[in-house]
Amino acid sequence: MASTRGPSTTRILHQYYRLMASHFGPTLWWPGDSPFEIAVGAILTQNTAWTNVEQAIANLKRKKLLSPRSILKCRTKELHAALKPSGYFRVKSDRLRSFCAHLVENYGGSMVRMAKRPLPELRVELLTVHGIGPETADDILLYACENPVFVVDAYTRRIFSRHGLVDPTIGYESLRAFFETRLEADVALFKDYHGLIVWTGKDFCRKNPKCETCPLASTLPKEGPRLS
DNA sequence: GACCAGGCACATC
DNA sequence: GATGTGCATGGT
Repeated sequence: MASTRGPSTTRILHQYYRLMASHFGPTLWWPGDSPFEIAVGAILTQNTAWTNVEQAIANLKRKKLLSPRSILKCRTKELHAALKPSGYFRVKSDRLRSFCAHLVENYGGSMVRMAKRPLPELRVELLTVHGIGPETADDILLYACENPVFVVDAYTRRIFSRHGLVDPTIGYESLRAFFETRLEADVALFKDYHGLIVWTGKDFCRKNPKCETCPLASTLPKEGPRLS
């Protein structure tokens, strides 16, 4: 199925945003006290529930490990122990260190300095870091570096394909372009829109998969995809 | 006790 | 290029 195009889809995307926003209110997404903490959360939440990530970040804070240099300096065993609640602790320990090494080597450990790089270059650069894929890069670009990038995740694909707006097999970049070409490039809008998708996904796709009480229920096609 | 979660890298075909 | 697999914990 081809994606729908034109102003009508733009209106639909704004309608979805209004429906979710009026249900949940402002999300103030992403949780985190600093750009670096946001980047750490983005890596730790890969294929993992946020509740588990919170525990790992609390461990890092308690052990005073929530800085690029302290993560690079500390013993592997200690980092593993801190990351354990978030799962995949061996993998994530390596990925976190790769990101920290990149940050220290190229920006003196400063997220602010990194955020000053132009968006297209920074995105390509982040994707070269081991353990940073498209979604993690875009989380960092939008929430930690304040760039107008639309973050796509499993919930985005699930919700918008279920509603017949995109093909369920659509690739990451195509789905990102679907939103970015139809919405104004507004950092606050993109932040809140993604947050609302996550909240909708958690509260309804998972807990109430029949969609009856979902804020988007009124727009759900009754018999499969209907928009072409 | 099975199943799932806001991915990613790597191997194989 | 597409598909399959390993990685690990905590909540439901």
